[in-house]
Amino acid sequence: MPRTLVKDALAATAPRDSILLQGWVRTRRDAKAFSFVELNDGSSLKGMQVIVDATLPDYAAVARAHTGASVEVQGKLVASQGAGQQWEVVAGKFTVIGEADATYPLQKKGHTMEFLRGIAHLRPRSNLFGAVFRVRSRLAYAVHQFFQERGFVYVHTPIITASDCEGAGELFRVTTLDPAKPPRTEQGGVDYTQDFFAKQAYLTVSGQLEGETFACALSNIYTFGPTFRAENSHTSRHASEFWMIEPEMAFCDLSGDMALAEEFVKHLIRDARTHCAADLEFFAKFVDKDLLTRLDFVLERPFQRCSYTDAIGILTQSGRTWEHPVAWGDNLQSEHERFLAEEHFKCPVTLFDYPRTLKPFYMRVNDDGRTVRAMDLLVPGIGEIIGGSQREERLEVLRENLAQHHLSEQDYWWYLDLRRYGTVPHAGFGLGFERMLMFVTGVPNIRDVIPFARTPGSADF
RNA sequence: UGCCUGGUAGCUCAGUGGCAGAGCAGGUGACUGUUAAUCACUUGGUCGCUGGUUCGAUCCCAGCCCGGGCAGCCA
Repeated sequence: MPRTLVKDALAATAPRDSILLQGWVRTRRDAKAFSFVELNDGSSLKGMQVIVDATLPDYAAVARAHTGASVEVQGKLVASQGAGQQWEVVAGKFTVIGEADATYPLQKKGHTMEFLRGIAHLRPRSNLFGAVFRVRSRLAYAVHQFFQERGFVYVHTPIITASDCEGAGELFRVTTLDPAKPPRTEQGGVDYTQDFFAKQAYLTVSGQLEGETFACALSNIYTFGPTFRAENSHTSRHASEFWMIEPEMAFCDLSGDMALAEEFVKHLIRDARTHCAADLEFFAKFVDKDLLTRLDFVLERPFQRCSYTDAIGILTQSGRTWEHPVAWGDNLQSEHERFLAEEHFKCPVTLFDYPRTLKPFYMRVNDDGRTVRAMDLLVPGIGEIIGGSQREERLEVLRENLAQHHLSEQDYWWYLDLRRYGTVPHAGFGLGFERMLMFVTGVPNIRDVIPFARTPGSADF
């Protein structure tokens, strides 16, 4: 008999004389003449109630079916006599596949997120994490769906990169040299010409530059893959390894970029609302009471757009006293971004046209000469979820920018070639997949929306 | 990296310079349908580690280890 997933059994429209379910025991309630076993196989938040009658030859096995045990049930799917569920399974055969004794750490109630992080190998069996990772899977699918439906080409940009100059953040080194006694140059430094790639190599912090080369050939592309930052960040929204989505569009300016970002974020929210309804309701009940109203509010309203310069004006005229002073030319601090998204606009807001000095060399310089076509999408509760820009497509301006950032043209010869041969205006952005998941689920810590979090000092499992 | 905070039973936590506590989980029994079932009884402890003060330290002090939060950096 083929296995039926709990999700499908729960969606049945008629009773069935025989059904096979396999999964893990969530809880058991014993009465005198029978036991209720709640079986969950991860296919849905809700489990299937199984009734095992004490007269069954297999009934002795029920005593070994503690929370966490894996079991197999053959029986009948019938309308439930009880109130809490439409269907239940009356067992004809009940087998314990693998026992779980009293040391099984997951219980029916009262675990902290910190404790569950310590058992990352078991936490997907909990209601909350089962829901998080079903949503994660669904949204990954929705990412591809969104771009594929719009004719974007999925590009696999490299994970190992030899250019230490991608601009963003600290890099993890990739080497096969013996750290105890690396080969030395005559000057005494490490001789990386003898390393695996014959030069210094790192894990990527962004696929953008490589993505641009493909956009300047296939027009609209996107990447979706792991990204690595060696920053010593201890916050609820930073991880050393995370997944990023980076679309890049040829013949596109910043306003087209901002429009795509908004459409994309809304698509992901709408998809989760439609396809993960039960899981989102669970988050709304146990994680964030306002989750569904906030998601719906975001879907219904256009995102606000505000230039950096106007944002500075709003902040200085807010009457607030800021811990960090507000001044044109300085980075906006967390408290400023939070004020804009959570109190002033009270909805996602895209800030654009940042001071040139704050941003990387590849962003397109505006006619005023002092701002660049950059944009950040801020959402309430999380802050920056997207960062993007229109790229500098003019060769001479780009070379000037490289010089200003003290970067060598030799290192970027292929990037400059894009501007030498058939250059086009183009733009793109990066969306932090885990930050999007935090927003959609209401889960407040990035470590709880990634299966096995890597953060400074922690790479277990 | 800076500041703040925590570590007591398998889990969630209370507690005190003088015999270590509760709820849940586990065990035993009761219950004709439960829904985090309920009721009775019950097992379970290196109070993070090391050192110090003290007649006596889980409690006070110092160092260390581990976790968490905020800030910076960013997605």
